[in-house]
Amino acid sequence: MKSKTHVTIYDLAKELDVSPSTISRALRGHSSISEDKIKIITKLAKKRNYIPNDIAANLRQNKSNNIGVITTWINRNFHAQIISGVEEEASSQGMNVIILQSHDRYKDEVQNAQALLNSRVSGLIVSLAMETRNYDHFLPFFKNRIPVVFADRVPSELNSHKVLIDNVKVAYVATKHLIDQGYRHIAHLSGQRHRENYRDRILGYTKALKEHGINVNKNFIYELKTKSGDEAIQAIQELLSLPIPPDAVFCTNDTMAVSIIQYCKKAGIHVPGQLAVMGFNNDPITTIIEPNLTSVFNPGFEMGKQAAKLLLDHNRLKWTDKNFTTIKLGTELMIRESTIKIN
Amino acid sequence: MKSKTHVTIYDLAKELDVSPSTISRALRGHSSISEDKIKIITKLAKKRNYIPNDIAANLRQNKSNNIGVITTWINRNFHAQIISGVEEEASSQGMNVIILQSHDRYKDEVQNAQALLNSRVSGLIVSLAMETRNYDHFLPFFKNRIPVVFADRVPSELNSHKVLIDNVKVAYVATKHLIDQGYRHIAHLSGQRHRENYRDRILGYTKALKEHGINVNKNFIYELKTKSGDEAIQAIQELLSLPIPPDAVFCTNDTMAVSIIQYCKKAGIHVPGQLAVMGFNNDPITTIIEPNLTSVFNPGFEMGKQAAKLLLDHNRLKWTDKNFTTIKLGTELMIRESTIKIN
DNA sequence: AGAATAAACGCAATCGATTGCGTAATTTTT
DNA sequence: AAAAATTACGCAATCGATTGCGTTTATTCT
Repeated sequence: MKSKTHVTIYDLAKELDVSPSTISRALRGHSSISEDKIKIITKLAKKRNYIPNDIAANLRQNKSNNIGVITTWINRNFHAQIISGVEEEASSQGMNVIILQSHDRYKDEVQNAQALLNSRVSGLIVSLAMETRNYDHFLPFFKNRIPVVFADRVPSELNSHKVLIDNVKVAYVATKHLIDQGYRHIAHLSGQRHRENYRDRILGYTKALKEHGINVNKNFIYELKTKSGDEAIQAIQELLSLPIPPDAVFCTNDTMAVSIIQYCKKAGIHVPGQLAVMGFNNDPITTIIEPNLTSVFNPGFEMGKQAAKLLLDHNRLKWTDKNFTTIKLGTELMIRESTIKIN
Repeated sequence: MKSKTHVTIYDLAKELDVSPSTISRALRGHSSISEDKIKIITKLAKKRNYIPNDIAANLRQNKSNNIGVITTWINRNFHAQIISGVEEEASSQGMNVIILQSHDRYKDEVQNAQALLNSRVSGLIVSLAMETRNYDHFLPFFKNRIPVVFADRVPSELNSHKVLIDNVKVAYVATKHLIDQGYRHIAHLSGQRHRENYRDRILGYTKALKEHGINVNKNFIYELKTKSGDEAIQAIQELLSLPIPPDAVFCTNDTMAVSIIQYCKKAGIHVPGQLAVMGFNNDPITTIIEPNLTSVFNPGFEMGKQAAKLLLDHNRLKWTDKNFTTIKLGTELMIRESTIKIN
């Protein structure tokens, strides 16, 4: 017995003595095939365990039913939320999601883009790596009319679809909250300034300070590479040993904020008594740490969903290349104990 | 100007007046092509922005360079760890990862399997949905010699590759720890028993009790559907209102354990004084909640990595269908404050 | 009834790369 | 120098589904 390969439409065609075209059309419910034949054909297809070969169909149609996602780290809560949203929207529209991680490295991001290009994804969703400063690896997508949607980590230098939050505004609101609580020496642990997100947050932060007559102390702004807890602890130690230490710190993610609170506990520094701590993203840990962490709700899941929707719309409606959309999603300041001034 | 489609090997062949075969071979560094031509061809390919079409290559070779992953929820830490591991190993071997979520629903899992079958993934990694009791949707993979590796949530009823932990043993160790600390009324919040993981953990739990002369109280075992924090709080409330309430609870994930601790704090129940709480997975939240949560380190990342490795090995080495491997990964009991008996 | 229209398919090219087999040119062997 | 062995390619089929166009048969119209 020869080990047979997969059953194809040709096999079905031969068995029913019709043409492969008819099989193909019948299985897709084409109107030019009689109800009668459709029933017979679908029945046989089931009986023979026919599995449609998407690869062949995709080749013929010059497209694929996968969309690519390049994220930084799948296992970080905020990014997992984005991916989850993308997957949900995509699969509801019959699309599969291919996920690659850049680990915040430029080199990996370029390589990922290459791989997704070769696999002919019908669209790309990207959250930029921290390192990335050059965007040429996305150009082939534009040239080949493959829509690219940037989510959260977007490039200000590139004209494309984008889904993000108003980082300037929300950083302003967050900082203002600290000021309103009476804090005057507010530090900011940010990401590297070339990444728009962090530049904007720094902007919002400085804007709030200036508006309230607080002069901006450059030594109070840290541009961190990994934004890890360890990096944050290192930073806060330096800050607290300054002649005039901060009485509040605005962290650009919750991991850093939580690490700082934990450090403070060990060091006997009272939060928020001696140091108010504000996070970002509103990870689940914000309501677990004590004191509960004030943070900014960052709608990752919705962001992923919207990005996927934008992508799929782009393809369905065959938008022109110049018709780029930017979606700004709402955020919310989640005020909790870690920033409430105690009298 | 006609809008051109992608550049193909035929275009390159025409321009250099050689055959497409030569282009194909040259670009893959085939030994039968002269160094000279290889250089010329790769140079032109770069110049013309040639993008290899993986779809065409895959069709010809009857395979794809993606592996499929069916997980329950991407945005749950443990599962995100698995996926992250899969992605890292896969992409290091030039493979892409297609991810679909079942949301713990049988129906979605079947649908996902179908989609991945059609897209001709070269392998499948699955973490079973809680609901799943029937495994026929995986049969087509076996029939078509597509390797399936189950990770963490494995089916005892099916013979296949598996990567998991020793749930019986680790549940035994965890329960024994509680007993050793002096707790005698130990409840267990588990998942549904038909899922092997949870059945095994219940087994380990009861084994430890019996071995120490503690009789097993069926009312102390909850088989929860979603294993959410809310479900856990509901359960602990019932348990604590029993005539003889538990003095310890072993939760099958950390989310439940943390919710219970938070509930206890509000209700004025001292942990571990009045109720010891043990979690599972060793999520980051274990070291954030106070008291810190005793838990079981569950090597998700490594699990994903091993699963991917197994899959790729299977394909590379062309194993027979009967040559199934089961990998059991080590775990570790992470003892923290939430279970330390106070005298 | 003859013509026009619609319904229900079949033919064959096509998508882009891969590959077994064949061949001409060049080099090595005896 | 003739034979054998390499080297360096080309030819054409192939993977499996899709689709524009053409054809046959059945139905409707006048």
